[in-house]
Amino acid sequence: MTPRTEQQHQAAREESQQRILVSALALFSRLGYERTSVRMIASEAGISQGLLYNYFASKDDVLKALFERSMRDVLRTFEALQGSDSPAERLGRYIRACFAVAEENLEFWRLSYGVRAQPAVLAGLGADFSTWESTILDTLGEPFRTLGLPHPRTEARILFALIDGLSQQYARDPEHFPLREIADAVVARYDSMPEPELPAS
Amino acid sequence: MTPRTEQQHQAAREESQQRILVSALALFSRLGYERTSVRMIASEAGISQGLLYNYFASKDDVLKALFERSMRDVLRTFEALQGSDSPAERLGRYIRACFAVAEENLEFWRLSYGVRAQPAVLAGLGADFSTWESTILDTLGEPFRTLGLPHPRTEARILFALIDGLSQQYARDPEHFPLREIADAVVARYDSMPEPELPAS
Amino acid sequence: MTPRTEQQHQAAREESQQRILVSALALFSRLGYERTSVRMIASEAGISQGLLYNYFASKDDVLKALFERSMRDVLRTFEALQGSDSPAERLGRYIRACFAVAEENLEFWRLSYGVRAQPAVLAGLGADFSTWESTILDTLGEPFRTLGLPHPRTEARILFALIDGLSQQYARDPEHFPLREIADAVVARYDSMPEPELPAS
Amino acid sequence: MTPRTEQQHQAAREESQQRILVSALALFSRLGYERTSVRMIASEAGISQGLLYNYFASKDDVLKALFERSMRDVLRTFEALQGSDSPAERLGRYIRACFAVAEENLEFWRLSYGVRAQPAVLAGLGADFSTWESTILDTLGEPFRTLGLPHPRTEARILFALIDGLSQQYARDPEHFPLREIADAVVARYDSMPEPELPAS
DNA sequence: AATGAATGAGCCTTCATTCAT
DNA sequence: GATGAATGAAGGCTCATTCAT
Repeated sequence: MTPRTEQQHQAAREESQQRILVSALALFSRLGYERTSVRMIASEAGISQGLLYNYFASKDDVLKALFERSMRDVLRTFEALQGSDSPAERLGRYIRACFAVAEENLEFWRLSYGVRAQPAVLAGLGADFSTWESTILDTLGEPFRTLGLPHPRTEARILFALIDGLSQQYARDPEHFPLREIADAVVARYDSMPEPELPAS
Repeated sequence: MTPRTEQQHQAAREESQQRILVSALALFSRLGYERTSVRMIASEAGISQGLLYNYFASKDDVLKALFERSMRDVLRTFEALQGSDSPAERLGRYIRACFAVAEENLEFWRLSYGVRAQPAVLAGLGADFSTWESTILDTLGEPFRTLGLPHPRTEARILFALIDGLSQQYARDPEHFPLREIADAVVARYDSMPEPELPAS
Repeated sequence: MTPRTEQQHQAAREESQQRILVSALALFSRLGYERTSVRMIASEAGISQGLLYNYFASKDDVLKALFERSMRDVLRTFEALQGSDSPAERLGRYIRACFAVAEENLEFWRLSYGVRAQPAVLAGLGADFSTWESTILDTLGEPFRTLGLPHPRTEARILFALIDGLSQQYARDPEHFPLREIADAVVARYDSMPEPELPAS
Repeated sequence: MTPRTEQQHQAAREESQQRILVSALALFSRLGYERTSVRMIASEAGISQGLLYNYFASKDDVLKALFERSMRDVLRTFEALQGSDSPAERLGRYIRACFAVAEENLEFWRLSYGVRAQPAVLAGLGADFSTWESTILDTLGEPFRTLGLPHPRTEARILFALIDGLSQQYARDPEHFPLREIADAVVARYDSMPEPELPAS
């Protein structure tokens, strides 16, 4: 009765949806959300404009889907890193993971830097983004808490800011940014950290 | 039939131009460049839409002017800070200056975060932005070079990223961000820095 | 390999076609022709969008079919009412029939009010609608002609307009419109009509 | 200081706004609200699409303006007709006024027939339309009330329906509809009305 | 210098219709 | 007969920019 099997349909849908997401991410990341038109996305994906709306309710919805997917991926990565080793080791792993994630999701990262600066766009994404950020902040801060540092949240903030700033530099010019070396330097700095004598806020 | 002296004319021009820049900055920073219309800027500045084009060739040109003005201001601030005291003292002064500048130019800072992430927009600003960034990076790195640290450029990069990341956090929620305390913590951290044993990249 | 008999096929066709017409009428009448999408019709009918085009050449064609069906029904109703009794009795029967038809075909009636006002749409229906209206007008006027009233066509026009206007009021708010009483009042008015002394145009 | 006088601006605005309203009315009335595009209106008015939005917030707003203007005009006409003469005379005047108004505002009348049938469009007009209709109904019913007829509201309804139905016939084919004669016939019918023996609902 | 009416390209979105299966 | 993914032409609307005055 179904002239195309459900599987075929599923595959076609999957294919189109992916093409849209990939194209949208590339364009959003390169031109910014606002300067990317739906026409461009469709054209880049090799589909018609109209088809995009079979899969996403709006341009905004595409952005949302992109964020959801990437945020989920990142959280999974961090979850997988948790372990029962020493806090210092965990911290090092987290730091390296941040840089690795930035490297692998370069386009999304770039996009998110652009979006973060626009409260209006952010609001359209739902409340999830800040939740996500908090989760990462908590994860990053956990070793500090476990170590018993006096101001773990501030420590986490500083570390997060450092990684964030470096990732942005990387994102803006990946070719010339020595990501690995910088990562090593950061890890080393926190590694050599004398236990609780850190100057704290 | 010459209703104004040349001086009055000049003053009026200055006045209008300034109003435009102030309004544009406020709006760009709050809504983002793309979501701010020329109509809004003119209305906020209390002038007609058409007049804006007497002073600026385009909306893009307003952005450019804003960047030029702010970048110039920041560079001046840093120039004024140079002195013949110890590198460590200079470093501290620079760090504090960065935070102070972020605090005083909050709106511009916010705007620049949004714009920086968009290569396409950045390109439209002329090559000046990266020059400006390099200059700051150099200034920030000078104490490290003077101190003879093994990798002064990497050190500068890390410090810059740290300050940048923290400034962004501040920019996104100035009310709840303890800017002064964080500044103190950063300065302290670099102050207590044992001379050349820093783990380097 | 012929999974269905020709009869079953035929039945399935009838079934689908009817479902489409029923759904389309309901939606057209509630939302108007233009605000009803083919997708809605198909969804309401429980079929796929594509299938609709197996039965109807276009959305417009659905409207046409609806009109044809309903106009035919109404004409049949009126034909069945003709008889050899007195003109006055026939007139009463016709009047009541008009209201009854409006009541039974409420949805179609509503739709037709919307369409009638749009010459462009009317034209697309073929020339049938005005023919149909003329036929009804003739039927309604026949008792006046038989009675020998001086201006039977004008009389018919007036009666038709009256019924039409009342039907519209009814169609717009069926719950609060006392259709039966109004019908009685109209019939009574024409019943008590002294034979040929009517003030005529 | 104002390079064009306020008067000149006012005149230009007036001119453009009027052109838009005139064109919109003509098109809405001929093609229906939905089938008329903003592009068409602008083109017919000899202006650009964008300009329309300097004067009206939306296509819907144009419709609203059209309705407000016409409804106001009609109410004024009726107000001007009130007088202290006999109820029968007033009734005659009202009836004639209805037809005259329909004749003069033919396009608006056609439009309103189309719109009335679409609750969705009607709703967008605000609650004013039904108020307006009620007002007319009341005005039309007043002579019946003054005369002491048993069911003045039903009488008004019937009269209103009659006029409405006739006006629609006229609106659909003004060339071939003998408006004056029909008006005479209707007035005559109500004139010869024996005081309170009317069959009432 | 200053105004604001006017333009027109482009934006996001909808939808009737087609077509491979 | 039946499906639903895919198309592309509009649709309403916004906005940077121009221009007569």
